[in-house]
Amino acid sequence: MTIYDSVQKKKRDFIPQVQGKATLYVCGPTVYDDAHLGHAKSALVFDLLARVLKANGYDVTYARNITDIDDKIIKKAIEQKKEIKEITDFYTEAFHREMEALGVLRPDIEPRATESLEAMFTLIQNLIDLGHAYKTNEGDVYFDTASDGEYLTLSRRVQEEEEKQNRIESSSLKKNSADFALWKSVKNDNMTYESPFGKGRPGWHVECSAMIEKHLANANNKYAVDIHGGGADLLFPHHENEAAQTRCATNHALANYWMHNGFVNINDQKMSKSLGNSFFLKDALEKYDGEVLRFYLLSTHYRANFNFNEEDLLTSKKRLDKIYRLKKRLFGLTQNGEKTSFQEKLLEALSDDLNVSQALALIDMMVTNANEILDTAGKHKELKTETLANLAFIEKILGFGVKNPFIYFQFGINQETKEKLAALIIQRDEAKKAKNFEASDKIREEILAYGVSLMDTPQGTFWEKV
RNA sequence: GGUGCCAUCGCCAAGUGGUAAGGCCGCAGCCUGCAAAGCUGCUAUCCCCAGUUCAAAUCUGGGUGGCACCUCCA
Repeated sequence: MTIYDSVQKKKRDFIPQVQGKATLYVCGPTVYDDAHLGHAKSALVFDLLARVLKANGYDVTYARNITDIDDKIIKKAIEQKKEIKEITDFYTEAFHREMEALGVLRPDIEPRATESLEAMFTLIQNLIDLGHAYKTNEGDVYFDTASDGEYLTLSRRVQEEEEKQNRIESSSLKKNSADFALWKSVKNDNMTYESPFGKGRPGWHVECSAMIEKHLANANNKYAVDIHGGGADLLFPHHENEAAQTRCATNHALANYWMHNGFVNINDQKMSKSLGNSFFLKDALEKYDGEVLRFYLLSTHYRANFNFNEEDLLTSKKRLDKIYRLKKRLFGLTQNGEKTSFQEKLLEALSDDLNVSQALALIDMMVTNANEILDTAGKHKELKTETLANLAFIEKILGFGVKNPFIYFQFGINQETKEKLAALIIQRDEAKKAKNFEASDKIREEILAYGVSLMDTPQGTFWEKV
């Protein structure tokens, strides 16, 4: 398969360091607030990547961290007069719940900063011993960017420009304005951790490097992991700094392939906390089926910026609906895991740097073709088993169509309404039988007011939430 | 100011040298009591200019217009 490497800026064939195995590390959320659509996009992209790697036969080890040490968490804990753990547990659970609703599979490893402190100490100590980090007389430990000859090669920035930008706010205690904290000394504050460098907190960048060493890296390999991923904004400074730490503290580079997903905008506007237009996942999930969000957020190539808007989302829903309607037509039949050329082509498309658009085009054509044949008279035994196997493959690799198709079309309809609909449908059937079409159409109008449309089929009348 | 990305039908969106995928919307039809669903058919020469080439949406140069990062951020 091929992967676009955002550092080399080209598509590269994916060749893992250890044949048949793939290691993947993705920067996960800082659990101090609800996850927004951007978190969802990133999680979905790398969930898909892990699935595609597996489908290509790789034994995948996927790690996504949870940052549970952070100034914003502490700030919130103080504001709400709560324990840090209470805050981080709450948002971690919410994150897991929301990811599940999106059909995002749990990574193999989910390291937390609080559980990785020893690994951070080791890494920081190595950097100090090797002359790549220094302690200030205030007790902070900084990474010495000047000691790393390859600093800024990842994001290809120009040192002087960075300095120009940083000069104003640079601390006099830092040797170089670009130097970043590995350990922040904290005094008069009980929310600190003991370390060989004194009481304080780790810097943000150090946790990823440390976790990767602890959970994924093999000392003999050239790279700590095969693939490192995250949002486009993380390339600089976060990933630049991670890469610098790892290359200076260990004898290997951090990652062979770097992948960065594009940003999610809301109605052409950047989503940001300061603009107050963050679209929280929990709110979106109340309005839309998680799988519709999954389909929509994955429908555009992962590297492109994504402009979230309701109109496009509903277009995506219609596309997903078609998969589910085909599932309805074949409901109750079991699949036998048959391999088809459709599946080969689908995997091929996704293996080309996650070309989801191509994959969706293939799916649409497969669905149309299956419907067309099912529309014509015949027993279609072969087509049915083949189609069922294809749908199962789509479920597995893309996570589309995983629900019971009848339940899928009931999203947002409560039990009371369901009973009411059932009663109205019986009334309408009676009117239809009596050829009282005026009455039956009136009932249909009434049902439509619930946002529900009816479908008369030889098997009876079915309803769907529009 | 520095670094980088992008510009394809009304809308969303693939395609990165060989003559424009797919979806939504729209129109016409089949099916239907009528619908819905499903199916069939129809709809673009790729922001502008110049160049390279037998051949360019795809490469090069120059415009124009969007956008991102450079500060915590997926």
